[in-house]
Amino acid sequence: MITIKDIAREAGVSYATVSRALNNKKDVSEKTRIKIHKLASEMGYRPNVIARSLVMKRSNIIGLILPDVSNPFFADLARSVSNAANLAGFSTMIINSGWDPANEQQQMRIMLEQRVAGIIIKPTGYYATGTYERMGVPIVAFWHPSEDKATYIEVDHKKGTQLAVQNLINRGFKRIAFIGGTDTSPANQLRLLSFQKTLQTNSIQLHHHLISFGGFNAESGYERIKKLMSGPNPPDGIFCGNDYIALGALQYLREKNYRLPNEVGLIGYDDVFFSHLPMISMSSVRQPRDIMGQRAVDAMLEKIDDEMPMAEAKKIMVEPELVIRST
Amino acid sequence: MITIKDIAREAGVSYATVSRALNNKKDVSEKTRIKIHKLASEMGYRPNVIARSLVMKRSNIIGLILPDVSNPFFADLARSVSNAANLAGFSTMIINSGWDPANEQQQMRIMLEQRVAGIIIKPTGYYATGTYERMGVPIVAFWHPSEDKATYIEVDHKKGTQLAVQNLINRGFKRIAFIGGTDTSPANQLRLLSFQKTLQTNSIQLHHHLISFGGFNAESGYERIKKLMSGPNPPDGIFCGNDYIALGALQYLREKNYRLPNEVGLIGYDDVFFSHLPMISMSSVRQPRDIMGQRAVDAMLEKIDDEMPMAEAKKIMVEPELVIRST
DNA sequence: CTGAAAGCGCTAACAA
DNA sequence: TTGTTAGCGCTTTCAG
Repeated sequence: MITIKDIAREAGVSYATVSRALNNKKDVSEKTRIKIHKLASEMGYRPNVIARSLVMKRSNIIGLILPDVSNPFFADLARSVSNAANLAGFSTMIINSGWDPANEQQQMRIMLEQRVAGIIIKPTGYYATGTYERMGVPIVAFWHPSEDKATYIEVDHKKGTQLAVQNLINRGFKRIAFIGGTDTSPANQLRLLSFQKTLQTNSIQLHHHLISFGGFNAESGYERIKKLMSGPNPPDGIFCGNDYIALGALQYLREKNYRLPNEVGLIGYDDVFFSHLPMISMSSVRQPRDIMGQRAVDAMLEKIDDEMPMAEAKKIMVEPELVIRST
Repeated sequence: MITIKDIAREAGVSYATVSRALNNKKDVSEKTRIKIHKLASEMGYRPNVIARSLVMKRSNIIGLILPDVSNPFFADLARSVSNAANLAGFSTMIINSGWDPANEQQQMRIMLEQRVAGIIIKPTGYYATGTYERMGVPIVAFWHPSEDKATYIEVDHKKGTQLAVQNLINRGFKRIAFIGGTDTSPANQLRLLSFQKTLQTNSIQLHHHLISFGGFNAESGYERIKKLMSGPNPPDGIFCGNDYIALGALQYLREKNYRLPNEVGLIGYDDVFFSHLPMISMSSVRQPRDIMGQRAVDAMLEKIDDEMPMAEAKKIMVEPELVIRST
């Protein structure tokens, strides 16, 4: 591997000059700058970013911690963060927490050892106030897990829910169900609130038996919709906590030959990959992963350049979008 | 940030001793070893892997270059590689090439600058012989793009195709179609060969009009199956180049109310995420991403430990598996 | 078993 | 504008 010293020797200058020339500092003559650059590329020089990082006390790697990159939602997020970071001259180190808070902490420690420039994280658990600050690196998180000082990227779930429920109401549905996710999920609670409010605003009666919580998966959606549809006073409009739940519901409705989207209205949440497959073609509230990733990187870059990156906690709101498809 | 020098001062030993103790070298007394470890954790010491990497002339990061991590197939691969690497004490740097060979080269250069311990790559283009060797780091690739000296993880597509086609034959189908992917894809060519051979072995007639190439996507599958089914002498068994093609075919067959799996037999390839969704439930030849990722990391670790990592090119064969589902 | 010291490749004062 | 020099935090000879 060839180093700046090799170039210096070849060019007959000191290696500090080479460093300056290569980094396009102002205090080098245009002549030597050109010469060094030419020489460097001729000799096939590749800077050693490790050495640079050691001096700078920071690498140009942004750490990204996600519960599971193979999950379609996070896969999209990973791509978007990774591409945005690359564009800004940063690399990304992606680690799966496996939905395990303990493992997540461990992974953060590993990233700290790598002296990452910052950490972008989708937290799996709640953190005690001050956890992020103690890390000593800029942190940007998706969703709001605590009162801790960090910058958060949030999706306006109130708005998203309102869009979906209003759409169901506009289409003429009267008995609208809320097939939610886990009851401990803050996002889920937010959506329920907005659900209730939207019904109220439209003077639509709220039926308590049509509200349920459960797993964020297809099986749970299937079972819950089955129970509702075969019970008394079944719903005609259905709002689900995510697309997996909606998928399970859709499966049941198709098995029983309900006619969608007219007889029954169904809307999922997230708009993940499979929702727009031709065979599924499901309406959903889209969480725009591309924008979320971009915003997270932007916020991170700002913090990195900042003198006091830990000082301020910002909340960045991203707007969801209702996507109506044939089902 | 606290360093080994801080610990050394606190412990009243030289910092070389601290380094030895922390790395559990044999030439430290058990007593000081314990003491240093205790002190280190008390003081909240986190090693600076950058400094270590600079001395070692290599980081503990394994680079992973994939066309697109948001593609379900590669998302699975990314997770499996990343987890396997973590278990071995390595971190992963994942970069998308975006299916662009030029960008891919650029990304490799960036990884070289990071002095990654090795690069695991799904190549997008063909490389001139020697490209990999010239990189100067261990390389493990998925699929075989050239005659270059590198270790390759390959899936036995001959076997996979044979499993699928034999299954269609055993189920009694006689006019079997090959709805392949791009005709330039080596894997696709391999599958066609095996397709022909399996028919021959079973004395099943090969119909040339039932063989086609095209895009690896649902639209292409839909169009091609439509043409075949509405033309003369339509197929009854269908083998597709990947699951997207099969999904398009499935959509057409369902629209036209063909009864699967008895009237028409359909088998896809890859067994990606959506194939086992309840609403799709499609048979497919599974490329085991978990095993592939694990094998890639194993091979990489072996090379990293090796003295002459570039010396030998190994081919590691992974067995695909036929997964039969309700469609 | 431990300490002293060199050096990994680079950046950034400080001098010249 | 350029050269000299001091580190960044760590591993690893080489002495002791």
